[in-house]
Amino acid sequence: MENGAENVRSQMRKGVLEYCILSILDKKEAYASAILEELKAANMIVVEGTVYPLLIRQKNQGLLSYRWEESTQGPPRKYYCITEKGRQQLGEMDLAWQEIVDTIRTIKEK
Amino acid sequence: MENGAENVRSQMRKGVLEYCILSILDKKEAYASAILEELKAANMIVVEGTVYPLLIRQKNQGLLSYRWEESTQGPPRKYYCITEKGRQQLGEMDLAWQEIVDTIRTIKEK
DNA sequence: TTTTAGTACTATGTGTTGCAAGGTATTAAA
DNA sequence: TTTAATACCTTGCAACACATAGTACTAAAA
Repeated sequence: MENGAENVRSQMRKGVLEYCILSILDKKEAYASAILEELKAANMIVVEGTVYPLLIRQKNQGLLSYRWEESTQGPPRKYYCITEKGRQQLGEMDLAWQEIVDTIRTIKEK
Repeated sequence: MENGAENVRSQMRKGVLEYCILSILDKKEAYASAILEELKAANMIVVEGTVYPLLIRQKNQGLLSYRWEESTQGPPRKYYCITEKGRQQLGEMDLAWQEIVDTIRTIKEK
């Protein structure tokens, strides 16, 4: 049971993380560790235990597909790729995100 | 198990709603129904069953206080008011929100 | 060969949040 | 007395992020 600045961020991430991942995969296919890297580079701190289940969820919803690819170092990699359905979902998320940003601005500027 | 554009919005609201309410009460004290009205006016659709527990939670965390006030029409109203601790929390949320907005922009613009 | 380290993916249980649905209490008008 | 309007509250549920732990494959060191 506790707060702190980190919990605030954790709660705000909900729903947004899924949006981030679809956006990343909309640019190019990638495997989980690379996605994690890009999220960290963009200052969105998350951990493996969060990203992997999310990818599986999105794949089960038909938003993503994947293919295996051998790696010279370590086990094979699961390259994820956005589907047509995923692109539609991403379009809705773009709208929803813009709405929320506008909402906050409206409330703040009064 | 469900999708739809509304679910997308519902998920993105998580954590943000708390931020909205603190922001509203930072401007002036208000009772729950009035807060609901302002949220709807700002295009943030929520329902009573979401707002009331949230106000109680924030009050229990010491972010809000309240006082009762008689109404000429209908039952008495519970006017909520932000506390000093609530203002500190709001400050952290301002930062967290700005960070997330920047993160999305970073991912999107690449 | 066996062990160690590094990389990649998976599974389980917990706490927080938003929501649907329904309920209680007060006041004024029909 | 009944109805409608206003205001507040409760319960049970699903989705999400996270901590923690575990599996599997590869290559280099012992």
